[in-house]
Amino acid sequence: MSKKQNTTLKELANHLNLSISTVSRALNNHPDISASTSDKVKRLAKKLHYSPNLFAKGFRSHKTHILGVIVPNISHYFTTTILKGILDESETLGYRVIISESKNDDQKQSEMLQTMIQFGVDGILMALARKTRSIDDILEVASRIPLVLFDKVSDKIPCTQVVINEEEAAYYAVEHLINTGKTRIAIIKETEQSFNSKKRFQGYLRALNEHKIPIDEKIILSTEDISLEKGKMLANILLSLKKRPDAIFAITDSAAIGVIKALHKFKVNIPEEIAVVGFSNSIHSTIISPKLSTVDQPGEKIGRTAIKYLIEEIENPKDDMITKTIEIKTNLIVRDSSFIP
Amino acid sequence: MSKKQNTTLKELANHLNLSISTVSRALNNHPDISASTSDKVKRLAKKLHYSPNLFAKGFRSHKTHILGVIVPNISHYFTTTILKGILDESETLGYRVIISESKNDDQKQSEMLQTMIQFGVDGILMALARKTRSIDDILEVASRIPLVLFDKVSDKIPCTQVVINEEEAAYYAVEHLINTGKTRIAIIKETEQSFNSKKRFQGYLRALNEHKIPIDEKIILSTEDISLEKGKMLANILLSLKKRPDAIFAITDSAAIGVIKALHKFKVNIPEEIAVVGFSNSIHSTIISPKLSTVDQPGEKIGRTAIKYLIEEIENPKDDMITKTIEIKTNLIVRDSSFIP
DNA sequence: AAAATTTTCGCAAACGTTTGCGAAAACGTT
DNA sequence: AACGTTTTCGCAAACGTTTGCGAAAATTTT
Repeated sequence: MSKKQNTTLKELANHLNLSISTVSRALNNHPDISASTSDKVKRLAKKLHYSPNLFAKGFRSHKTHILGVIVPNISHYFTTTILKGILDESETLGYRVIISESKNDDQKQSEMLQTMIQFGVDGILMALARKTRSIDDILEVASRIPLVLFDKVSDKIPCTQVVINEEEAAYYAVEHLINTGKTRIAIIKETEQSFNSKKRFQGYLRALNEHKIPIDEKIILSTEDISLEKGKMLANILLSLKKRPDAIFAITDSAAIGVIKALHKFKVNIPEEIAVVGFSNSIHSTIISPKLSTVDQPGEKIGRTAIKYLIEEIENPKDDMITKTIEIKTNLIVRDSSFIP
Repeated sequence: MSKKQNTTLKELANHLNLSISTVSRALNNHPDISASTSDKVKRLAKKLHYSPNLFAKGFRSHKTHILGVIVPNISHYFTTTILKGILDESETLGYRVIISESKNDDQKQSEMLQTMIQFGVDGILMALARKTRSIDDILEVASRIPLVLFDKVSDKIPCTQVVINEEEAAYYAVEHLINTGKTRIAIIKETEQSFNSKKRFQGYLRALNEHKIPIDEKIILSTEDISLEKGKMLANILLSLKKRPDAIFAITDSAAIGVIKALHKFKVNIPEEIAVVGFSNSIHSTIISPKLSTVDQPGEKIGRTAIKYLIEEIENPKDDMITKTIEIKTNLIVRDSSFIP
């Protein structure tokens, strides 16, 4: 029961009394080969279950048809929806994907880039680790093979970047709250100036400005390492204010859920007294009650378009590295936590 | 800004006036090479950032150091924890991982196995698609390269299989309910006789038997395609019974959450009137209130051990394919949905 | 029917690495 | 100093594929 050997071009050639090169060309539809021999070859190939040794192929052509993907945390639901898109699209386009998890570790991320290069991937798709210091390594990689960033991006890296329209999404979320009659809208964001947090905050500010609602620093709260627990904490702070907000926009679903849990504890009516809106449309958002209003990020689409741009770059290499930003549209999903009939 | 070429053995050899073979042996610590030249080579290699072309290596040695992983759905939290373990462990052991999603599609699964073989993976790790008809394809693969199954397994396939102690876990879950004084314990399971569902049901039966609790078919409910919605539906059925159960054991967290939602709607006190226990310790289990008691499956550990067994088989190939089942211990996590102080 | 052209195919090199075998260099033994 | 050992290294083949170039075969043209 030892492993069977795969059929090779040589075997096919021997069976048909042809040369290896002829067989190869026949299978690749080279015009030099007559239809009759081409047919014969293909028939035998099928019969013998010939499948080309992709390693030999990649070895020779310097193309492996393998892509590298690096994400900070594979367990985030949003990440998995992106991965779904990536896997599906790359498969139909004839590529395979190697996935790694940086765990938001700058150092690890660099190592992974290195070993991916070693493995000869044709291109790399990446969401940056939270604190990425060594842009140098990444630039080095980008100078060798095509690189596309998604979700967690940086304008310091000249390459194509696929993101959602963060600012606009936040704008619509806040505007929605305003439309339901809320006028004192708090925000919970990250202190650390991540791309995402910054953009969403901008959207928040613009919505308030455009609707002539004064901005109150007291209800603009920040935390590093945003999470459910932090959401709870900050909600408690908001509840202890003399002038409580009548709505809370949390930059993250988990924080929003923390907020809801805190409000529950203090018997605050949602959404009548305080409405809540999150961001991400995580799976939790329909588990919690009231169901959470949130911004849906079409993960699969993000993954798909990111892969498309990457493969486009691989197959039509351009010499100039240029920053190109593609924005994917989001959808505000209004549920019970902010809906007043 | 065109791509830089990688350093090769040949370049090193030229720089040092040595032959390629000597350089190769020096880097691989071959005893034939003197310490002095070995040193020189290694120093230059480091200086020139030499890294072996893994494709050439794999091409020659028929070892790619790439493993294939197939899962039904990459978005399930439990799956991602397994993947975490797989990625981490394989990385430290010097392997890379290609992941594919079968979407519980029998057909797709076969195709994926095929292309993975084509890509020359050294071994395959797989959780079976829900309905897997064509065992033949899988056996074919198993005859070519090492195969290890995890989570969704089948005793029809002779290979090593890594699972949790399903039966025992269910037993302890039900016993826990009995210990809190419950005597009329319903179960929600799958009609389709999946390995997991079957085992968990066996544990349920054994717990009741060993505690001399009569078994009542009326509160043994099944559904195919178990889900949150189905959990709700079946809970409604249980509530309409003349003699309601005083506890519900759902074979799946999502179903358990459905149950809780249904109980909420009918203002049933949890756990006083009806206790609920789930299975999986999904992320939802602490979001729902009351927090769900459930069986924690150590996903990372499952992934780690599965990878270890696979690599062991790759590096020490045995000719006989034999079914070996490794059971990973689970933990019952008691939370508010079943805890009566 | 010979020449010119086109079609069809084979030879051989190349991709980067490992490895069996043989040869040169260094060493030790008489 | 001549020989036998051991140490150290290079030659060349091999892995499976693609491809430029040249040659043979088939076809068309004169």
